[in-house]
Amino acid sequence: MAASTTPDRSRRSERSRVAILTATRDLIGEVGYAKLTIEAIAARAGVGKQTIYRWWPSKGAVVFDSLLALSERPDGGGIELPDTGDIDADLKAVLRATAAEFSDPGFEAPIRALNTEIINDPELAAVYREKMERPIREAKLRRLRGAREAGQLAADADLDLLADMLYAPLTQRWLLRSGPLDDDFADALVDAALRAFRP
Amino acid sequence: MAASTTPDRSRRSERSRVAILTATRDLIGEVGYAKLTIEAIAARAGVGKQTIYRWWPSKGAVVFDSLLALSERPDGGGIELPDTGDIDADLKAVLRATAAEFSDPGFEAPIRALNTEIINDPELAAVYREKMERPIREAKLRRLRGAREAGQLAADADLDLLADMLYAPLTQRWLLRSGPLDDDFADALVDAALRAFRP
Amino acid sequence: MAASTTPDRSRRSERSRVAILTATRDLIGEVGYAKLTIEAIAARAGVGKQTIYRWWPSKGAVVFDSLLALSERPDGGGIELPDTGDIDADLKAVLRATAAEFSDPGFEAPIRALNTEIINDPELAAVYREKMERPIREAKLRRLRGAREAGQLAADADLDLLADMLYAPLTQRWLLRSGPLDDDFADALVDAALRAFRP
Amino acid sequence: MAASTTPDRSRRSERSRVAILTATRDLIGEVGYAKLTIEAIAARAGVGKQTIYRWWPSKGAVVFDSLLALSERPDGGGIELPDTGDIDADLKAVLRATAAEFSDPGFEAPIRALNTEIINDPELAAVYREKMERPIREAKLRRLRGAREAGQLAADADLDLLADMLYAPLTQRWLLRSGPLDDDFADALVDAALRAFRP
DNA sequence: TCCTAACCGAGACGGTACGTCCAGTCTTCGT
DNA sequence: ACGAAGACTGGACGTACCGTCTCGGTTAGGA
Repeated sequence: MAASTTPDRSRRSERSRVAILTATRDLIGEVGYAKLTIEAIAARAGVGKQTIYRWWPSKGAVVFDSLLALSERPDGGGIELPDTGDIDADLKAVLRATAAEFSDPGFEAPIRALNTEIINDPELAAVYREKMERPIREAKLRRLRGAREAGQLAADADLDLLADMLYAPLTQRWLLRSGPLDDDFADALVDAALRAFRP
Repeated sequence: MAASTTPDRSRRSERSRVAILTATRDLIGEVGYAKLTIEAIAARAGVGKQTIYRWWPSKGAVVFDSLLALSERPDGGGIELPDTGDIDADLKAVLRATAAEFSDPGFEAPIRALNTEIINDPELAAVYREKMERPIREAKLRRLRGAREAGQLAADADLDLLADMLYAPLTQRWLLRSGPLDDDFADALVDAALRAFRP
Repeated sequence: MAASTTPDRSRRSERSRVAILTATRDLIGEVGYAKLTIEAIAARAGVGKQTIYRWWPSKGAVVFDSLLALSERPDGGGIELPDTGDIDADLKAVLRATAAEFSDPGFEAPIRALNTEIINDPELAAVYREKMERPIREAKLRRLRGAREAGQLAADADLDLLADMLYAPLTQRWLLRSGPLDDDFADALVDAALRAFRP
Repeated sequence: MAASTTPDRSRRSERSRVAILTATRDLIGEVGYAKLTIEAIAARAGVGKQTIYRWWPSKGAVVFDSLLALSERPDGGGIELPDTGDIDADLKAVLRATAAEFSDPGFEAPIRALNTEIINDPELAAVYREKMERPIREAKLRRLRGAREAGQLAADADLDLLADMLYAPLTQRWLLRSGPLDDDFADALVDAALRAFRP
């Protein structure tokens, strides 16, 4: 998985791997990321500590993998944003949904945990961008590119920048709890961002 | 200060308080936030551990106060953004400076440490917003209000939103290391944001 | 008192002295000697810690004084053993009473505490012998001398040794809990000891 | 050993056990029992504190085991008192030797430490009696029984009581430092005790 | 089919830091 | 000015985890 190095993967016990990842996710929800310990994960998973240290280089890597497993599409299909042809409505729907997800207590703890790891561990951050952020970002860019081609955005619009201006304020507000994540905020954000890049 | 609760402040030793804050700041720079320990702070400050536990509720609170002391203006004066009359040039200068500050290795470690704390501790986050973010944000809003009054921004521009769209992408990119923090990025950001709110 | 050195006794607060001694005795009974702390004594006595440190050199000295106060005769009179003329009966009565006192839970804890101090602190041991043991020992010797003069003991009987042989086995058995402290034991002890020193 | 409880002894490191016991004995000699700390023992033994807490319930238990190790006969043979056929001379020799041992500075500190523990900890006292005192006491009783069978003591002599009357005064005097432990005292003790139990 | 090497659960190990308690000293404040 | 109150430095406490290291037991492949 993701951040793990690989000493003869063939003998690895799938049973243990899954138990560890599940225990990790459960414990983050129960005691929070700050109080998560390798020892507790091992105990909960019914696994020796060494089995964790054998396959993951750090607590952060275990946490990361446990959340990665969550976000992976079992059907192998990619992520796709809705496309009704109306970029304004589509983006508002997506941002409202994202805001709602941030408020879901089942997601909040793990995602904060993940961010804590990523902020302080550049290596993990790279894996995160590659495995978790990129698929989502590419879906966003695909949708925006479609809008640009349909003439709803300026022909020379910097779509990367547009994506940043749409999502960063939302994420920031959630991370620092600096304001409410309601529909009005999502809508205003979309309106302003599209205004900046309209044809 | 700030995050400390207050059991009869009058008897408190100013000497110890300053030594603790200084030691904390030094140690974050030397060993990083993750390896910062209360014991090391106490030893470096020449202080009993109890003196730290007496006045701060958590390691995060100490770290916070130590950084707060850094950001406080000793002259009591407020923070002010440059105002040449040209909002576009002024904002580009400020965002370029902010980007440069993020890249300064002397600032990077402490600010990442601070963010780690804030993400996971709502109480600390509230104090942070009040003591550290608010003065800066108000300075930004003052400058933007000036521009709006000068007719450089739409009369109905939502300045709060504008501020978010200017700064959040910068902060986000730095926090997650998702791209370079160069002048081009700062300039593009200002251009796009102003485009969204021009008269 | 006793083990205390004497910095200008005249100014000393009798009120505090008594409160400290009382608190000490109470606490030994409540939490045991091992868990007795100066801080607890000061708090219970409503006294600053300094007031204790000013007048006593060690915790042992406070404990000692607190118990000394217990054993002192307020009327100033000396201790006297019963004298019915029958040395055998008198000694048996005294040893039975001593054994009973050792079994009294109200006495047991403090006396064990006292012994613990004395065993490890020669200075305290000297004060103990002088202030607490001597009066009792002299009473014993007086009674034995009477018996010797009455011809109930050998004329050349070593009364010090006799006293030791009477009391040491009792004390020892109590201290190490090596056997029951019943009347039979007391009686057998007296019988044997008197046998060794009869005329 | 002795005072230790037993969580799966099989995995226990003999190396650490011995190092801890040795360090304890050394430190009692160097800094005294009162200033003996678990932390110092661990450091001296090159051992984690947890390894001590894992196998011993209290500081007293460690001290106890460390002294028990001292007193154990590696050859597995029992202790035997000298038997020249002359009970008077034999006892005097043994009591003189005991007195000398009490005066040996190398023994004094540990044995006082041991007594301090035993006085205040009934559980430890029981183990002490079983493991350390009983073998010695039985050797004494064997020798006395021999003397009784040889007609040197009364046929109905209470040998337990005799043993107490021989040793308790000696131990008492040493513990409380209430008098010199010289040969004269030993001899007088034997003379008086035997007088009480002669045929 | 058996051998053997890697994996496994378990948990002891040497350590580091925790947060608490108390010792003994020093400082402040109210009476 | 004295003494209660209590903050101070210092250091040990007993606990929690770290990451490493055996220990037997199990399991999967190659001989």
